[in-house]
Amino acid sequence: MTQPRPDLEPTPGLSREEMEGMQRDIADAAVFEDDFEFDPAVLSSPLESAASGADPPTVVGVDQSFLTNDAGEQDRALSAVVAMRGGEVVERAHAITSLEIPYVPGLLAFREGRPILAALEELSVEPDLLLFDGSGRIHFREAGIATHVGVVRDVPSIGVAKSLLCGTSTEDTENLPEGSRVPIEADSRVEVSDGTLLGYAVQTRQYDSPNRHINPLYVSPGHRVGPETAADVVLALAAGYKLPEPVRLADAYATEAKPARED
DNA sequence: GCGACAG
DNA sequence: ATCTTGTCGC
Repeated sequence: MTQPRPDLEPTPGLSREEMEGMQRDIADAAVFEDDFEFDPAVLSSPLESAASGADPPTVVGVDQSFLTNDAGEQDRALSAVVAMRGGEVVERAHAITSLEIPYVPGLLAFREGRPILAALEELSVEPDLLLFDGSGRIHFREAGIATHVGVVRDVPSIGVAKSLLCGTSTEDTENLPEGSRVPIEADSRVEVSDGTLLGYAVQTRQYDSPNRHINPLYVSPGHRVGPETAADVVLALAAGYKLPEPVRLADAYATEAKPARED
């Protein structure tokens, strides 16, 4: 049985070696297969579930925006979380923390993890599933931000990235039909056997036109969710837009919650 | 040395 | 991520 790992919280002030070492511990503690109570099928048809009596899970979308100081430099991160149940927003919260390190591919959790954990603390509802804007297992050390936060809080989580950090797709992902998925496997850049299934390129939306197309999302397990279920959930939560609804709304709230500038 | 690199 | 005009297509 897994449990929260506050000892693995992304702490500021660590050396690169220490951060990478902590990520290997995160990967060891992570569960890349289904391990949750709720019924994922309920996500696609909230109305039917209400009729059948099954209570829909609380899914929380997480996204960040950044604030600049008077000198015009990014000095704070704002994390916004939007909780949904049965297709409805039930609560929103946000938190702002200072930025300690610059953006470095592979170390995103150490830059944005603190405001995310703080925003989740502000939430009064208990999340059954967390959806992040970034990778989960699709990461050099299999410890993307979705995996990191999921393990620290021991909450099932999924990573939803708009571009691929590492790994290779099994086949071409250009102009995939809506609703389809293509496996993303580990390559030499990932610290795991080549060919390991890390996640899926998922096409939540696509144009009909022959001369224009939409790129897929790169979905991977964060914690306690397998790759197939992760893709199923993202497709079920996409409501006419590329991003699954909880993340799309968190994205909008991250901008909306920015304090007005003082002039 | 060169290339690759979530947000 | 963020800064930003126009432009293509439904």
